[in-house]
Amino acid sequence: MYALGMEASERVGQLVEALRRDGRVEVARAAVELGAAEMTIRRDLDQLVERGVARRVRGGAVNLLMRGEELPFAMREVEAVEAKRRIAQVVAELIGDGEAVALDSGTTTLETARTLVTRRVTAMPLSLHAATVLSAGAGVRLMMPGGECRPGELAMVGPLTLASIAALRFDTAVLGCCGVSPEGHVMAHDLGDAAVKQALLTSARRSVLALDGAKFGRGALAVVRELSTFDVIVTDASAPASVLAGLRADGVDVRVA
Amino acid sequence: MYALGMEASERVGQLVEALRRDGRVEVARAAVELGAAEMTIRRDLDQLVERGVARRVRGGAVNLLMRGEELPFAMREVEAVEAKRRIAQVVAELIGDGEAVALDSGTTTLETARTLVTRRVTAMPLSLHAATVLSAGAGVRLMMPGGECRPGELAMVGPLTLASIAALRFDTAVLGCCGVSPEGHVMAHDLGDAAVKQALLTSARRSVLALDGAKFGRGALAVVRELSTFDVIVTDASAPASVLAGLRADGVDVRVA
DNA sequence: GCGTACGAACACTAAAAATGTTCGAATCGA
DNA sequence: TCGATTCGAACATTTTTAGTGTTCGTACGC
Repeated sequence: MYALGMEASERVGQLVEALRRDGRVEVARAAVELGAAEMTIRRDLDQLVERGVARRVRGGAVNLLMRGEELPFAMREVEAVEAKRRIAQVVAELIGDGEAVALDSGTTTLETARTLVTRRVTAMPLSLHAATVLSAGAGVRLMMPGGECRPGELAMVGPLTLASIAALRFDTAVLGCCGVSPEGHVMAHDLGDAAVKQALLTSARRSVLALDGAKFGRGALAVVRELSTFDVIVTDASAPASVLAGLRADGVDVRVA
Repeated sequence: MYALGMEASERVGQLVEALRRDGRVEVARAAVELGAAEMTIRRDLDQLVERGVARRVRGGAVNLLMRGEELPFAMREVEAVEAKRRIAQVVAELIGDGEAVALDSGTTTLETARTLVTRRVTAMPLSLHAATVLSAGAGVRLMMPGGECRPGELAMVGPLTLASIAALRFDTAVLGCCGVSPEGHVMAHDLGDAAVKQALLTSARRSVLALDGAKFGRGALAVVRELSTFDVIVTDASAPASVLAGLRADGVDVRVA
């Protein structure tokens, strides 16, 4: 009598949601509500602890993330996969054969890497995740920027990264971002990340921003650049129409995947 | 009636051996001799084609590698795994906690990365394979050199790589090599690779060379440096004793794993 | 044109991952 | 200290996945 339990990642997602909503979850309660054994819930919570999302307490776990703080990469990677894939598809279609592309770190751009891997391009990914994906591509000429590799996200940052980017010129830079401020600024997690994004924009002939609709109005620490200065913006149908209309009026090529 | 077929990698290895010996293999014959279905042999050959080792012809496949040419990375990766693991273990024991280590590309050094991943070190791998392994280490501070990423080996080469290395100083550089000439020169596949190895040696306080015994007397194109100038050399019991004795006389710390 | 090799599609097996269960030890609160 | 509860190791079970074998229609080379 094994119930058709929901998939593992979905269950973990529910636990994260409950953590953010209530600040804590109880093992016994969660086991009943999610239709899983208590042992399974404990193992799920172990994962969250390992990823720094929660701290274990007797009977359950409590939230560790600050309000508004971003989820670790491994958790974001399984969220809204379908939307990201559609966006990535549109972005990939913007890239011509043989182009030199710089690929920012993040989950949407990682999905773009998965699309580009079958293509013939020169690619420089800003994260090890994307690099691993692209390294399997027979037609991909792979370049890596130097620098420090941040845990989890596996994004390259630091002076070496900036120097590597400055030494090259790309046809297209595909950026992701963690949010767009209400004032229309593209935002990054921190200054190091913002510096890398700015360097990418400086070294690329054309700039493409890939972001799902949920990013609009979500603030963050560091300003990268004004949204309206991008050449192309690819998003999905959940993006606020008024913002998109404004961008189009500014001459931005806005595409809804 | 499923025979306890030999392991897949072993079967592919036999096919490669036959290819190098006879220049070609036949599907029907190989299926009988290796005790596998023809379809399985075909699938194996597909792999070899994908890796550039063979070309498919009707009824079988023919060799594509030149005499003496090195096997692709994915093939070497499964050869002499035990010896490599032992060597890697000894190399890892040479590394102190918190040290900054540069890790050359290659299969032996990749095994070293697998050993180091549980340690607390700063590591800069010269190949994406090792980078992927090390990125899983909670205690590993990971740096990447910039540069072009060669297919297969996924080794970083080029001016950006040299510049990245030159910007840093390591406590230890762990090098691999593709052969040691009869005159006692450590050799590399090509000039680009040799340049990277030389840069590593320049930027490191201590140099460690990891090589299995089969490398001795095997020539290659590009000279890296004299064998006797390394601080530590880690090899296995199949290395020629006379060479090792000579190195010890020169003051090299020779370890046999 | 004939026989052979090919490869897609499906069946089967084995190995691995995920989940559930049991039970003794550890922890908490009274 | 005692009782109740939670924990997690060890094992059982299930599901998934990767690998292999088989069949059969198609295409290819001689």
